[in-house]
Amino acid sequence: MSKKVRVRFAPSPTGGLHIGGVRTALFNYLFAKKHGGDFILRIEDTDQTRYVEGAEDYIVNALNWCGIPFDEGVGKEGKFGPYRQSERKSLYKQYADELISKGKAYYAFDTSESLNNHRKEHETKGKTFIYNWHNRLRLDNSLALSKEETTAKLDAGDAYVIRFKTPQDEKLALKDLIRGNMEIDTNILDDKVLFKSDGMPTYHLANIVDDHLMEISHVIRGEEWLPSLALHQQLYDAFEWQAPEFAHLPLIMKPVGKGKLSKRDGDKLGFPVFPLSWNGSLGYKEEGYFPEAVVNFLALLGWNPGTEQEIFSLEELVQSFSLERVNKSGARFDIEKTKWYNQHYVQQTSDEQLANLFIPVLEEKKISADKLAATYVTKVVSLIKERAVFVADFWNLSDYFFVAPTSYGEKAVKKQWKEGTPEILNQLVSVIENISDFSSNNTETIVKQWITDNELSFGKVMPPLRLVIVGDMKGPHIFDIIAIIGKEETVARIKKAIASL
RNA sequence: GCUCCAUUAGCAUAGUGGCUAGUGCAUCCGACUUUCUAUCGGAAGACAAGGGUUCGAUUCCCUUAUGGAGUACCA
Repeated sequence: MSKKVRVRFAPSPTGGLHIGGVRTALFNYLFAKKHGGDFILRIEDTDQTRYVEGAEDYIVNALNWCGIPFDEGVGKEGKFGPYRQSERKSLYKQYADELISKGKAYYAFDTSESLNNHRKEHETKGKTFIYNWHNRLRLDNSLALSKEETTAKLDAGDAYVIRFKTPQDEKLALKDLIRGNMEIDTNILDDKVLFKSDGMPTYHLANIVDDHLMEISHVIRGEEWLPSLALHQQLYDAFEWQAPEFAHLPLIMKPVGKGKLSKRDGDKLGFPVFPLSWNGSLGYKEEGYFPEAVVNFLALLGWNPGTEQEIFSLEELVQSFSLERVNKSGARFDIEKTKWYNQHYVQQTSDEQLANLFIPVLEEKKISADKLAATYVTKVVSLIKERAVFVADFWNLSDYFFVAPTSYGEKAVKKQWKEGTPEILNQLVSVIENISDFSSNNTETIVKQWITDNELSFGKVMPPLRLVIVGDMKGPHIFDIIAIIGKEETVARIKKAIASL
């Protein structure tokens, strides 16, 4: 109870962090902050063959972009460092030795080839090869060998691993904060390798040792670790350490089909799986998502507040979060919902801020300087943002505010451009030229008055007007548009259309 | 195969031993804007199956089915 909450996110630097990992980090972060605790980043790079250059920086950058920075970890050394397992290498051997001297672990000299053969053999018989109590005495290890034989092998420099000696006929009571209590029979467990022949610990050993040394209070990780919980619990018991609390998060599933979300799904289905771009796959950032939206949708993937609230700021998430409300079953990823979240955040962002994000896009399009003024862009944004999901949508929704249409929608022309249209628009031009107060409301009143006075139908005037101003049948209220582009430009566009259509 | 976990509409989920099972996304229909991919309003749509326990079960128990994870000197 009195123990300080310390949680860790412990990814392996084998590639870009995908959103499943980001969500695990997020839940750890939320839990830590909710309880005034620390959020630690530890790099689990015990498998040197899978190390990928740049992955570690990527993880740090991704966390920062999401706004969930760690308190302690690589580059932010606290008193529990180093935070990279490869730099802690010298630490682990003594713990493996301790287990051996306690009789909780043993040396094994079996080669991977012989083990693979055993597995294959069992498979052809429809069985599973398990290295444990029922066959360990028939295999090549210090339990089957005499003390002398074992030391001889060790002294000769034979390659060995250290395996955990899983006890026989015991029932393990396991506790998970999300799933409740479980019971496991040790007879079905195998003697997992704790220490590899390359001198590195496996995940299991390093994980337990580090969590203990770093005084981790709660282990919050993905469900793929649930089957390992039995081993981990036994390891804590074997060391006579107090185990942290465990919580296993449900997996994030593919949007369609079976199985958990993988890095490949993004490319295949056309949505980002990475927070930032990685190896040619665009990330949420590059696709134009706001980090707030990403955090928000990720939080609701496998967790819910128990109310109908769906929009949460990070602070609100910290307030509302609890492990008890995390779901037990997998959460299917829904890209439409993530877009919905982003659309929401676009609407919440002020017109000024959005204009600032939009101006660089316009500059790239070589828009003339007078239309790049913040006040002008802000006005445009206020009209069109309603239907935008991303800032990147702004250009398509608003190009006609910046450049006159160079072509007109084919279908729209066919439907709206009738024989009498040029004549009507010519008259409209003279009406417009006489308006002095070119505000949206005033222009609208005058034009509508003119239509009724001349017994013209709205359908013969309004749609063609929209067509010549916008270039297609789209956009916000037409009088709002012409008020912004101005009288001169409005007249010019009408004339241009009459001449060219 | 074995072990563990799960199962409310197309998807994500809320909720309850007993009143019309709530919400969001998607869908369909209407309204508005004499444009729309927007907005507003409305509609349709679910407790996996079978067996118990119970006066009564979507809710508790068992079985089956389906889905998921793990089963490496990977994490």
